[in-house]
Order: sequence, then C-alpha cells, then structure tokens
Amino acid sequence: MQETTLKDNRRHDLLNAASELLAQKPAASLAEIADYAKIGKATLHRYFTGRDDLMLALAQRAFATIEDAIAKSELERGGATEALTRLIEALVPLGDKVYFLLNDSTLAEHPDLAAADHATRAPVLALIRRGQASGEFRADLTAEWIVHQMDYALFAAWQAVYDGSVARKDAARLLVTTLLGGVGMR
Amino acid sequence: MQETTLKDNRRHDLLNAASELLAQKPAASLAEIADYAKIGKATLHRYFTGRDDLMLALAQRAFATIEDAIAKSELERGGATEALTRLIEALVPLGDKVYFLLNDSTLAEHPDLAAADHATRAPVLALIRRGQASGEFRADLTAEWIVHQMDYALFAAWQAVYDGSVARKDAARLLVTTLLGGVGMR
DNA sequence: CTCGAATGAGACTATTTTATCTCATTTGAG
DNA sequence: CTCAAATGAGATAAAATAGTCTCATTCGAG
Repeated sequence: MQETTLKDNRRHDLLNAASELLAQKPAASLAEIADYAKIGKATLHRYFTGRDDLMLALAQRAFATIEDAIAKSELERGGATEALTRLIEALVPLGDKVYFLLNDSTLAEHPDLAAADHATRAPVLALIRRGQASGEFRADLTAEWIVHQMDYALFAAWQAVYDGSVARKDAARLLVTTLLGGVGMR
Repeated sequence: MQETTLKDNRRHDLLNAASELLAQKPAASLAEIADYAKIGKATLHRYFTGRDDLMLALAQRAFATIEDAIAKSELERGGATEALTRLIEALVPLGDKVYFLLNDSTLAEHPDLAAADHATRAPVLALIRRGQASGEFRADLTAEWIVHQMDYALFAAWQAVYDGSVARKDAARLLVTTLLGGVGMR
C-alpha cells in the first residue's frame, strides 16, 4: 500500500516538473523533461510509455485539477457574479499546471480528453446561464462564447503573470473586473 | 523584373499555404507543408533554407499584415471607441494568416520579431491611452493589460470562427461588444 | 519554336528525438 | 543490517524529420 503511495507521489512530482518545464518550453524533449525532473530517462519511461502517454496523463491531471477547483468554488451558491469571481480566483493559481495546454496541439484532438473537457465546461456553462437568467450577465451573448472568451482571458492572465507584467496576487482581480466590466467606460 | 514578381508571387502563395496548414496542424513537417502547397520539398528549400527561415518569414509577413491593418484603421481618427472598432474589424479577417502564431513557441523568442512586435503594439497602446485620457476606456487598467487581453480575445475569436461555433461575419461585432462592455450586465 | 532557368519526384544522408536495454548503485521495507 | 525492488547513467537501436543531391520534365521569356 505504501509502495503505491510512494510511486504515486513520484509520478505526481514528475508531472509537476513536466508541466512546469513545458510551460516555459513547449517543445522540450523527453530527455530534457527527465533532466528537469532530476530523474533518468529510463525512469521516465518506466512511469510513462512514451511522450503521448505523458502528455495525456498531464492533460488528464490538468482537467482533474480544474474540476477540483470548480467543485471547491461551489458555483451554485450565492449570486452568479460572486460565484464567477470565486471560480476565477480558484483557477488563476492553477496556471502552472494548466498553461502548457494552450501550447499543445496534439491534445485538442484526443478523444479521451473530450469527455474531460466537457465535464469541466458544463458547470461553468450552467453558471453563466444562471447569471444570464438572473440578469447578472448579458444575455445577448451565448454562454459558449462567454466561456470561450473566459478561457482565453485566463490564458492571457497566466501569461502576463508568467512574464512578470502582472503580479500574481493581482491577476484574479484584474481578470474578473476586465471580464465582467469590459474595458469601455460605463 | 517580371522574374522577380513571379518568384515573389510563388513565395507568397507558399507562405499562404503554410500558414493555412499550420493553423490546422501546428506540428506539420516541411514535407507536409510542401505537399499542401503542391510543390516539391526541394523547391521549398530553394525558397527557404530551413524550417526556421520559413517560420521567420511567415511571422514577419504576419506582422506586416497586422501593421497594414493598423495603418488602414487610422487609429488617430475619430473617437477611440470607433477607432478600436475599426481596428478589430480589420484584424478579425486576418485570422488565416496570423492564427498560427499562437501555437508556435519558437517565434516568441526570436530577436528579429521583437521589433516587429513592438511596432505593431505601439500604435494600439497609443490608441488605448488616448481612449483612457478621453474617458472612453477604463483608466484603472493598464494599457498593456488591455492590449494583452485584446490579443488573446482575438485568438479566441479566430478559433471560434475556425471551429465553426461563430459565423465569420459575426466575430468582429461579438468581439468588440465583449471587449468593450464585458459580460456583466450594466 | 527554342533554350536556359525552375521545378518535381525521389533517392540519399544527416540530425534529432524517442525508445530499449544493461548493469552498477541506491533505496527503503522488514 | 539485508535483500529485493527501483533508479540512474549511458550505450544502443529505431523512428521521424530535416536537408541535400541528381536528373528528367516543365515552364516561360524572347
């Protein structure tokens, strides 16, 4: 039982290192990933059969992390605006584990991820629709469009944090206010 | 003189084909690009010494296209809001030639592109600042942040058009209204 | 039409990355 | 401490891609 736990931890650390490196260098080779994780290439292959397997595990964990953040945000609770704010505040800190997704094209088409993608998107879509029904969010935009824009706004925020142009602690607030209020003066 | 023109046309067609294919398949090999452009690999190498050279030319043309769109938008003319609207309406149709930039990591670090990037960003930043000074745009956000969010919102819009969830003709209007007004009800 | 330049198809080589394998060393459970 | 399992380093093979070269064919200016 402990063996399994140890292995899982190791696997977890490896995925952390990989997503960290891939966020900076999306084209990193497996050898570079192994080096960055301070393990031998052979060991990497003992945990993942190949690059595809690693990327898939990485993406699955990213989606799981997002699902977790969504669950913790309790999107059904309170006003839709407050719920969206909680969601964004929960998602912004995940950048390290999710940002690499943007730069990988092979993942978008993977069938196993379509379900995970839908599972993460559905509750957010529901929240947006709830907010539209309650008059908190604009109803002249489709919920899908809003969620899609939100996704990219998140990537933009993560990148801004990553390149230092925005402080990590400010990112969530900036994102919420930009997303909800737009850049035009009201 | 005509020889040069012919060669330039051919080069132009080749770049068009490449950006078109790379938008769909960012990891396309040079052989695939050559096939897609319906030319031999050898000919591709006669126009571009290698992948780096091709990607650089592609990116430079993308920036030139953007600069052109900016110039045609006459950002200094009229209200900042109207100017921003003109800009977005000019940029949205360029997706085919620019979208691939998002999926390439090697370009971000290329020194020759830093200047082009700055050249395209400067007039847009100036427009945002003008709008902030005139009270049209929010002044509690930095112009850099606004432009950065706008960049990603554009990529999001291009992708939505590309995957069919938004009609090409609606994209610009949607983007302008989302960007300026946000998703919250005012 | 004619000729030189440009092209395409594909053989071929070089380079890079992935994946496998061996074996000495390390690790940690008991 | 002891031993079986896990690891790391590197050799090696395999695969994919990049890049070069040759030569017969096509193209287009004049």
